[in-house]
Amino acid sequence: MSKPQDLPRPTDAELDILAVLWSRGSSTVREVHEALQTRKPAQYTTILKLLQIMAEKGLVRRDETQRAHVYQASRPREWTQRQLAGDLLQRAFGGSARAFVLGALAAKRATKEELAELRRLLDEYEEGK
Amino acid sequence: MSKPQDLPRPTDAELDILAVLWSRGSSTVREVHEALQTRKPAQYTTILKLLQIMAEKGLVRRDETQRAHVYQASRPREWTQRQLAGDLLQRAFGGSARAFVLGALAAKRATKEELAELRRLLDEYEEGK
DNA sequence: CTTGACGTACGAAATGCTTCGTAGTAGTCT
DNA sequence: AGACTACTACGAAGCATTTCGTACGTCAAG
Repeated sequence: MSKPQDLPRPTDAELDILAVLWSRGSSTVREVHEALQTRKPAQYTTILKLLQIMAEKGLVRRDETQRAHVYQASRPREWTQRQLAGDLLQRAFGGSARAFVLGALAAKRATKEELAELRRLLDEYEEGK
Repeated sequence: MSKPQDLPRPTDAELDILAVLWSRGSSTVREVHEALQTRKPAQYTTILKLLQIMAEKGLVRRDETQRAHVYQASRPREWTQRQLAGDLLQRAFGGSARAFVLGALAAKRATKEELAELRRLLDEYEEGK
């Protein structure tokens, strides 16, 4: 009985690719490769191989009906982000949401607008709960 | 010109060990090993090797004056937490503090008390800024 | 039909992480 | 001293990650 939610945590390189797929939507290897050239140059086949591995792991889905296969993230950005946040929250912060948010704020130096946004977020969250 | 702040991101196994050092303070290999037995059983020499590697990387400091060397985390818990939070914030959330906190809340299902605590946190943060 | 462009598949090297066994050293007890 | 025990050091295996080269297939010009 395996939950379909169970996906391996994406590695660093895989996360870079997911970021492209999230922002571009379904893409060919070439498109992903080009999108990454500025931030993280790599050979075309490197990206290809990574996408193949990610497809095996279930991190992306592949449409093979076209000659150039089309890849898309198998989970929406928010879902994966939640997994990663929850994972780090447990592993590094012992489950303390307080320390977690404090860490984020300290790392980010949030602006006044962002702080306001966060308050609104807390309100909404408390409502919906 | 290398900043002394530059430390590699601890791996999963290393983070487990750091957690022990943070909560126990300076410890021998044996103490770390025993503390981990419940959560993550491993041979004694596995922990020893990890601590040796972590010392090389600068993640821990080693006091060799005793026969049983004594290890301590080279950075306080909060410092490392901030690094990790900032790292994930950049890599997975594109720097958006909003998505980051939302991810944490969604992953955690924070209690009413925690939410109140977080509001207080935002207030304090805005003050001190 | 041959060539070139463009695509996938795959093997494999380099590196990093994790684990553990073995060897050797130093102190302790009888 | 000899046997035991508690350490550290180190090599190496097994696995994952990352990177890339090479082989091979397909399609469209020329």
